[in-house]
Amino acid sequence: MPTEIPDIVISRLPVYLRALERLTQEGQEVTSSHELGRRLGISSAQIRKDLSHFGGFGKQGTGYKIAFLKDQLRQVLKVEREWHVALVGAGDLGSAIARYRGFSDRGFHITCVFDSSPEKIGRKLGTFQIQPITELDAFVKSQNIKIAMIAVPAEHAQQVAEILIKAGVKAILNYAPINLTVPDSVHVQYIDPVLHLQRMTYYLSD
Amino acid sequence: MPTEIPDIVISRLPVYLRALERLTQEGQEVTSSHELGRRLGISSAQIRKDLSHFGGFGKQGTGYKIAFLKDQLRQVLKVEREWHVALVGAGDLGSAIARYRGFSDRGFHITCVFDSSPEKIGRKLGTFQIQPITELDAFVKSQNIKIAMIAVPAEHAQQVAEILIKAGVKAILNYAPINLTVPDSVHVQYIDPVLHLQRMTYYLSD
DNA sequence: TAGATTGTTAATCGATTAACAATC
DNA sequence: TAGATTGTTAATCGATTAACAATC
Repeated sequence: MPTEIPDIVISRLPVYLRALERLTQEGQEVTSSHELGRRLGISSAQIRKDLSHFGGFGKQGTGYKIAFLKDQLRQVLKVEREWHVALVGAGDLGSAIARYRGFSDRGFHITCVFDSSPEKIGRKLGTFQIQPITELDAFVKSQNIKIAMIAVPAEHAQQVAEILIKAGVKAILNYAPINLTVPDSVHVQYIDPVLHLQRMTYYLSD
Repeated sequence: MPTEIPDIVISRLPVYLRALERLTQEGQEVTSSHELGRRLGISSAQIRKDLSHFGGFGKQGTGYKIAFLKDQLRQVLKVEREWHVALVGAGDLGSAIARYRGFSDRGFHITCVFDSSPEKIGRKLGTFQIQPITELDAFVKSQNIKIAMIAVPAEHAQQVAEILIKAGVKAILNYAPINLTVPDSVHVQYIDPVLHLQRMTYYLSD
């Protein structure tokens, strides 16, 4: 890969992958950029262009073999492997995240949970004991964990992020409703459902 | 407002609003496009340009009065009012959503919960009884509900969306990991945390 | 072969940034 | 007044789309 791939291209690949998994479930084995585009509300040209950054995965006249394309995308995204994830925050939100099946079903395993509140330490959350946040650094380093989720109140999120980064975490999924300041070498994604709702109310008539 | 505002501009306004609320909490009363930009990792020019679509909210030399700007953004986004929201799906995910405080704290009140599974009907979820999905149409229409969240398995999400749309819902927050096909008059936003994780693993070194 | 669809180039479109006059 | 920052215009940048030769 000679040139840098635009971030916006990378961000669409998981969407393609998800659609391909769906097509497999529906029993389909081959698809085309047109079909995929129709399903996703994206132009077929864009899909072909995005995929072409990584190689020629299709065949003229017939389209893409779904199983092959899924494999390729998984390798590009590095999700053909299993990942260990640290979770910080064991309140309502953190507990819900820890219980959620969707993560490990798709290769992301929450393998430790941290909280700062003394009454939560030692309690079980799923199959794991809640650990004090003071143990985070040592544990995350020893397990070489690179991905973490933050589910603490907004006012503590930045501080937690800094602890995680010091411990070697390079990717953070932040559920706290606040923007984090991190070095360029660290990636952050945000989940704030209220923000999504606020993006739609603008369009609702009074 | 003479011309159509780009969707991407609208999508940033809630981010600005959230940052402004944070600044208020920190006791600040005035800010500038530079300060806001630094916090959000966005250029100051972009912030000024975005805001200028809706009017001149600032003062040369001094910047923006935070309280005033928040008010204006809330009105633009139509989040100065309270919204009623329908929730479909009372499984693990739906229950977590129903319990989550963050929605009503910020003006979005879940006022009804629907599920199709007979053993869940009638059970309490928070302060509400779970209703059969067959009642959805009548209830949503009678309450004039315009916003809904979908927290059902992927294979039922499209069907649920269609029921919601028939009942008059115009904005859907979809937690099911699948793309929905909807008319142009209906807005959809997606939340799939795994997708966010997959957007970051690409950048992690092996 | 005829029909379909890819991968890619060039053209278009739209968004971001730079720059600065206006002005508090 | 001098310094700061807005709102806006023009320039730049980058992403999307259209089109088509290649080819299955």
